[in-house]
Amino acid sequence: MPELPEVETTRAGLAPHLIGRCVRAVRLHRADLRFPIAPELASVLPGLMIADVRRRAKYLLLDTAQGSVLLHLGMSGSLRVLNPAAPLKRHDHIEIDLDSGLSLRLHDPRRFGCCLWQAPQSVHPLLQKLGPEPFDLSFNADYLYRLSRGRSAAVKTFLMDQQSVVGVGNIYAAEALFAAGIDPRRAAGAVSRARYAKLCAAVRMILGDAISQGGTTLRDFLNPSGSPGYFAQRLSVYGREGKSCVTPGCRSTIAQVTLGQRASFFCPSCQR
DNA sequence: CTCTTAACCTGGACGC
DNA sequence: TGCGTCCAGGTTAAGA
Repeated sequence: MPELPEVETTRAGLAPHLIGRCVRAVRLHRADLRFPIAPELASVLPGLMIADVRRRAKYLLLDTAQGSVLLHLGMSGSLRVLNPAAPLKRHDHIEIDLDSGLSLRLHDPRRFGCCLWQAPQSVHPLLQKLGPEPFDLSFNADYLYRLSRGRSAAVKTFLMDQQSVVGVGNIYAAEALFAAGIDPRRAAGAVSRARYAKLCAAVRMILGDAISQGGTTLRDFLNPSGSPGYFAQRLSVYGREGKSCVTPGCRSTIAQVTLGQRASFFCPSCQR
């Protein structure tokens, strides 16, 4: 489910409720997520103050003086801040009670997400092989151009590889390639430097717009307050197979193919 | 190295 | 109503 805009929306929604608060208690209802929930959640976290809430790629970090809670939402995860008296829902796996009287809950039906622990002054192994953040200066046309030389994989697959750039998933890869006018099936190594410049700008624009809309809610994404995101209304190609292209004057219909096992949408006329 | 594929898991939509 | 099939916003392990 969540790509960078949804994770960033979650981070922004959590921060005012978590920063400066102390953890009173932790309740684990189900430990078998993608990885087992880190034992430190129960053994170390209670009593600690959350000093910051950060995002790296699609991961969230809750920093304390003794280490950080490292969260990934997988395909179906979401975090809510609510009254601990609110009834527990099916697939609510973790509850973290705060000294504000509110509680943080991790809900994840498919359990592709994880909740791990990062020791102080260290970088968790899962974060070590990640590419640049899309809003960093190091993510630019030269970088993508050089990295892609000799690559035969589809440019969409290359863009979704978290070692190329982080945060771009299936929805935003489709939208960014449409905005850049690049055929998602094209080999990454056959895309020019000039077109990678367009792609960089498109990724930033699409992600930025999506963040400002609170992310995309297709089925079940909710921010920590329980509200959906509104970027779904702005999607140009994702999920629009058979419908007409939104480009003024274009008379083509949106096509769908499978790339890297993922449904992929594009306009055969606007994207080359 | 790079690339492709299967697998992890649940729920909702759809066809019969 | 029920049952089978397919699909879904992510990631990794294994094999070619």
